[in-house]
Amino acid sequence: MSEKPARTRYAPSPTGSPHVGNLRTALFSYLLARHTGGQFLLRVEDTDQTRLVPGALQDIIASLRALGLDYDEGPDRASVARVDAAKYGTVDPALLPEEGGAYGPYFQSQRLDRYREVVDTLLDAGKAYYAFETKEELEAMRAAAQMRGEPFLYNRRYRDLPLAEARKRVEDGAPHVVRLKMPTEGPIRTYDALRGETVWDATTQDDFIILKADGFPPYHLAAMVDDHDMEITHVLRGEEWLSSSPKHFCLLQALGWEIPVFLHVPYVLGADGKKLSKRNGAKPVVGVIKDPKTGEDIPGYVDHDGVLPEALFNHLALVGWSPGEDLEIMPKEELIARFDANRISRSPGIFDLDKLYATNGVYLRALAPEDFARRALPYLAKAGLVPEDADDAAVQYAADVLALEQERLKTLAEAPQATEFFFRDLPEYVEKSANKWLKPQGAAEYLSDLGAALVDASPWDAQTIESVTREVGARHGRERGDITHPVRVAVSGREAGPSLFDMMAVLGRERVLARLRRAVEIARA
RNA sequence: GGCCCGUUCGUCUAGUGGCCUAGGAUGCCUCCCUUUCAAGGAGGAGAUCACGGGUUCGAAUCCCGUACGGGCUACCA
Repeated sequence: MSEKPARTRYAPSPTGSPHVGNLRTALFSYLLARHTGGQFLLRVEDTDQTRLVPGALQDIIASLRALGLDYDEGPDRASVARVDAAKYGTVDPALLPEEGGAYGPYFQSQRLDRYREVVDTLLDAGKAYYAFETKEELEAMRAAAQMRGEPFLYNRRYRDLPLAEARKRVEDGAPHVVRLKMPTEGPIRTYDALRGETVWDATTQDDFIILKADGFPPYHLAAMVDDHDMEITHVLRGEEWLSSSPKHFCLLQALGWEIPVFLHVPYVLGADGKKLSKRNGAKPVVGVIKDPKTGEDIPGYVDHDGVLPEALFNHLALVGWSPGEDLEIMPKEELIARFDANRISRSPGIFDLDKLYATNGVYLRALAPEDFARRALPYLAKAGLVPEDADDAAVQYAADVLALEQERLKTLAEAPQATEFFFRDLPEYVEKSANKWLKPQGAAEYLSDLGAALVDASPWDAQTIESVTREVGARHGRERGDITHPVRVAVSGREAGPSLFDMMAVLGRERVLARLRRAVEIARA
């Protein structure tokens, strides 16, 4: 790929929330634009007004924001305001730029005049024609062909009808569409940046519709016009568009326009190797959560099991692309610096959650403790462990707790489960653990003595707690694990967790003493 | 059915004719570290490079075919 500034775009239709597959295409486009110092645009392909899903637009914009794929040009407050909120839903204005860019509007539904203009030029030049079959008639023709076991191609009935005559019928109110005159024979050559040239036989191609009966253009026309008008240099899109390439190349040629670089990105599949769906991990990546404390947006929060956006970004970039070296952990800036669209894979990849979580663990551990706490806190709040209106002391306590778990978590979503016992009055004792460490002879006495010794241990820090505990343990003839394990279970209810003495230090004297008392009860029961 | 695209460890991938007895990561297993769990460190198992033919002194890499998977074949994108 040339290193000239590339203008790329992500052009979803607002028919649902984007999933990681869509966003990976957006991410590659973004990376290419940033790598070359070009621009990344967002364009909304809303030419099929019947399939609009309210809220999808908000999800698209929020997802891009969450992942850190900021667009240089795209929907702004004014253009979103013009859109019918009943059909599109509303968009949080905070997510929208004031000024969308010089090539707008970035909603196809707001560019209808331009499409008509282009279609008219094609009509005038004799490169397109009006056709008067209705949808029903076409369906009947298709069904008939299928009955005969023949592939269906439109019969081009109106291709040679004189334009003046056709215009007259149109003026008389005849329902109509406009079709492009495709070559009827010979090879059609298309190019894909990853696959090179593909040669198609013109006889397999249809005179496809470039203007629907409702006056809206279909994708084939709208996308090509917009990509041209918006000076898009590299069209990265899903592999499903590969077989429409002949349409696009012929249209562009009929218009005499420069053909951008087309690059068809392979699919991202679910863990089961099937197309992504809600069942196999294609959760929408909708982001931006409110900080329960300040009420501010925490930008970049990604609702994907508590995966950090920077980790998702990193992981997604490596599904279908690699820098060619044994490098895996690369933050955004490095990804931008190293990205090379030519190295995008041609074969589909599976979105592997295990690997995502591993990457996430690396990012989690690399976070400054305060930052980690800030990002994890909303999860504790959501689980009801920290009140929404927590005071400073409670927030500080939660932060201290989280600091102990930082290197153990793979996702933020695990935080409530991992830290729950810190926030309850008493932990839930895991029966198996209690049986193993609290029930045996001598445990009750040991824990009770330890409680007594801890009453005025001072200062209350990990070091002091450790020496007191070891001393009491030694007095009871215990060593190593026999000293720590009963205490661990007594204090947390379970056998696994953070370093024992740090944990006790954070819990505080009152909680520790109460839990030791409870453990003694259990031991004696 | 027709046309098109794809196929390297379970998974993500490196590999563009000899450096490949195929490298890294993840997951799994073992050991070390250690108060537990993680993390970290050291190892291990795991890919006859979909299959079959060619081309070549030499192929995962080039060519052909087959199989399998996928896409398109809409007045959806």
